[in-house]
Parts: sequence; structure tokens; C-alpha cells
Amino acid sequence: MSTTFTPLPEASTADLVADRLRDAILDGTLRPGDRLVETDLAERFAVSRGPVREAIRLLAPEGLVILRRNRGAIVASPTFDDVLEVYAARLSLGTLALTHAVETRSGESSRFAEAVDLLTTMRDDSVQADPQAMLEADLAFQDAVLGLSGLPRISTMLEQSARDAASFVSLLGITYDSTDHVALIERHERLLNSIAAGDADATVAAWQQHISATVSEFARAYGADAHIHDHPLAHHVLGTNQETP
Amino acid sequence: MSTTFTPLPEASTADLVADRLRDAILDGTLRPGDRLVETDLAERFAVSRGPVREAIRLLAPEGLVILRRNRGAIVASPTFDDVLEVYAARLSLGTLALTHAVETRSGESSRFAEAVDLLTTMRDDSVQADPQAMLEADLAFQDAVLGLSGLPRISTMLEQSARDAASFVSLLGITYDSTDHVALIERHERLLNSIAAGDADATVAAWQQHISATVSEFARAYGADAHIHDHPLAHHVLGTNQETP
DNA sequence: AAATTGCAGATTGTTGACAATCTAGCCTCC
DNA sequence: GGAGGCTAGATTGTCAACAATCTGCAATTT
Repeated sequence: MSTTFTPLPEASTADLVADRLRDAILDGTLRPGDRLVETDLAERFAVSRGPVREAIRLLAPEGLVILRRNRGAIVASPTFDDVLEVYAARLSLGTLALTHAVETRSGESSRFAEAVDLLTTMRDDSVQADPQAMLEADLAFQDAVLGLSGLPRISTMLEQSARDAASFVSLLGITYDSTDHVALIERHERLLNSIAAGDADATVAAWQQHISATVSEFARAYGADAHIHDHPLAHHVLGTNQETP
Repeated sequence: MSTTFTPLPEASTADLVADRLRDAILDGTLRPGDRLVETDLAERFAVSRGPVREAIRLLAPEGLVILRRNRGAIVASPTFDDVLEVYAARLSLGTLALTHAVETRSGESSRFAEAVDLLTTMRDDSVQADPQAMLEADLAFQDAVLGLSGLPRISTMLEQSARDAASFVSLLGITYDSTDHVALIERHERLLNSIAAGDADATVAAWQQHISATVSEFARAYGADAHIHDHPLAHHVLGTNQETP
């Protein structure tokens, strides 16, 4: 395998602790409003408070926890407005990234094959049976596709927004298995095909439709379906591609 | 004054150290590639390594320093591609924010007056004589205007990109006083007026023109003027509003 | 002489202890 | 009876010492 002599992961203790905490927040072990007490966590992970403290401060800019001076950190409680904002940003930056990807013909790169592989993963029955795995595969696919742009800073922003999205799924108590997997995979296929075809307009349209469908899903699960259209941002993220019944 | 009973600043030691370091990087005291040695800095600021370490890690996600595991931190060295990427994101998200601001009639809010004040600051001769002060006033104005959207997350992203822009100015060795202050202030006035008038199209156009002019300025200072149009992103950030001679 | 190995100094990573701050409950005093 | 002050416990903020790692140079080998 070509992965044998790949650069070492080299995660610091703080990184490892941050990973554990992130997982705990994203799988619902830690719930919004829960306190993160440095002493407790240090004892549980069998490390000192230093790395734990660093890990918590690593999660703060990711939006997963809120720091309050001299009062410790709590798990964030995002609102539906946050969802709309993040997806509005995601729509906007994603359109930029995908347009750039198509224009530079990134559809021919080896990284394109990676995205195809990740989509195959999502088709796997055992993955579909596990909401957590499905969520991870979905976001990995989106990161891969958007990463085709070859724009490191914008890709980083988009990966950040993907993490935000992941946190919303669990923090807002949305179960991923309620999603229509077939429709999701179909949207992803459409995205890949239009990139491969070098059709910028179709790619952007596919992306807009994906965002729109995802936000609709959120709105339904969140129970805000009725008055979502009142929100000024809603018309941006839902666009004109709504799957009207 | 309404600012008298505003929440206290409450900056931790780490925050204060981070502020000093940020200033040092932005005013050129620390140059790209310079090492940030925890021991040295701790001694200079007369604190222990803990807060210094935390401060350095605070600057990393801001893009000002690069962390290398077990090898300390160095001041970042952004490339011209970074400039284009950041401004492409800024164009994209700013358009979103401003559209939203106009649609929700934020032009009538008290925060609008704040932006007007900041523009007045920029007209001050003593400010214009100080490149550092001028840069700060410019970015404060832009943050204020974009903050009119009332979208906290997107505003945060835009403030981040403004800090990126500020770091480019100094890290790339661009002197802010070479800018045509009159043209800059005029662009800002156009932006404010179109927001006040509630004209979304004019606002977006003014923003695009501002980004385009700024990037052109960067390109000129950076000496990449000749082949900038070859870059696939350039056509996005420069748009069709170029001030052609 | 070129390449490799081993060492010494410098620097980061981690730890446990101490100081400062906050929270909540009780008490006092009007 | 309620407002304000006080105290105890818990928790975060800071520090200095120790351990692990890296860098550059010199010694060694071929």
C-alpha cells in the first residue's frame, strides 16, 4: 500500500483529548450546556490539566464549546439561526470552490477518484445502518469534493462549516437516519457527474440544490418548517430549487 | 455615553500577550519566518510560559503564526495566492452580509451611526498620517458595515478575513500610505449611501468594486500586476468593475 | 572527502502545586 | 421578610520544575 510510508499523524496529547471531546459532543455523550471541568477530564483521560485545557481552547474556535472567563467551558447550544447562517456561508463559499474546481479541470485529478470512493462508502449498507458513520462519510465526501478546488484557505473554511453542520445534527438532536439516503446519494452523484463533465452551471445548481435540501431537512426535524420562510436568510439558502411537494 | 456601562473587557493574561504579539506581527516588529520562543517571550512579558503558550495557540487559527509540533511557532508567510483566496471569500461572504443588511433595513439601526463615525475617523488628517491607524480605522469601518447584517457567525468570519487582510498588509511588506486615501474613503461613502438608500444592487456593486480595487492595490504593491489575470481566482475577485486606466 | 552517527544545548510538552476567582448557601442587619 | 455581606468549597488561572524532543555540530567511519 502507498499509505505505509505516509507522514506520521503526530497528534499531541491535547489533539487526542480534543478528538475525544469532539466525538463526545458530536455523538451526544456531552449535551448542550454541559460543563467541561478541567480537573474531571484530566482524571478521566489520565493526563494533567495542561493538555485538557489546551484541548478545550482548541474546540472553542470550532464553535463546539463556549469559554467564559474564570467560569470554565460549556458545550455550545446552537439555534436554528445558526444553522441558516452556516449553510448560507456554505452555499456561498461552496459555489466559489466548485466553480473554481470546474474551471481548473480538477475533475481529472487523482483526488477526484478519492471522492468517488467516499461516495461508494456511503452506498454501503453497514455504513447506512450507522447514523454516525453515515454522517462522517457524508461530510468526508463533501470535504473531498470541495477540496478539489485546490484552494486551501477556502477549503479550510468549508471544512469548518462542515464540522459546524455535524455539531448541529447532534446538538439539535436530529437523527441522521431519518434522512432519505437514496436522495442524498443521488444529489452527490449529480454533483460528481457535473464536475466530471466540466459543466460549471450544472455543478453550482447541484450544490445549491444539495444545500437547499439539507436545510429543508433541518427545518423539518427542527419543527420550524412552518415559519422558516419568514426568516430573511431562508430565501438565500433555499433558493429557487426547492423540492415543492 | 452609552459605552460607560458596557460589559467589562475582562482580558486574560493570555489575551493580553496575544494582543501584544498580534500588534508586533502587524506592525512589522516580528517578521515572517521569525521564531516565537516561549521562554523568551515569557521573560519579556514577565509572565510564565503557560499564558504565552496559550497566546501563541490563540494566534494560530487566526493565521498569523504556524505551529510545528515539537518545533515551536513561526510567523506566517502568506503568498499572493492567499491574498486572492481571502479576498474571494471576503467578496462572497460580504455580498451575502450586505444583501441581508439592506433587506432587513439595518441602515436605520443605531449601529449605522457607528459606521458613519468610523468613516469620519478615517477623514482625520492625523489618522491619515499614521499608516497603522489608517489601516485599523479602515478595517474597523468595514467590520462595522458588514456587522450591520446582524449575522453573528458570518460577521465573525468576515472579521477573521479582515484580520487576514491586515496581516497581509504588513507581512507582505505593503505600506498602507501608498494607498489613495481619497479613493478609499469615496468607496466607503458609496457603500454607506447605497445601504442607507436601501438599494441592494448598488450596495453589492459598491462592495465588489471595493474588493476589486483593494486586490488591484495588492497586486500592484506585490508586483504581480502583469500576470495576475492568469490566476483563475483573479477574475472572481476583480470582477468586471475594474478601474481600467 | 562525503556520509553517517552520536552528542550537547536549546526548546517544547507535560506535570503538580499554589494563587486567584467564582458560586451558592447562610447569616446578619435593617 | 428581603437585601446585602460573609464564608466554604469548587474551579480556573498561573507558575516553576521535570521529561521528551528536536537542531546543529563535531567525531567517526568508509
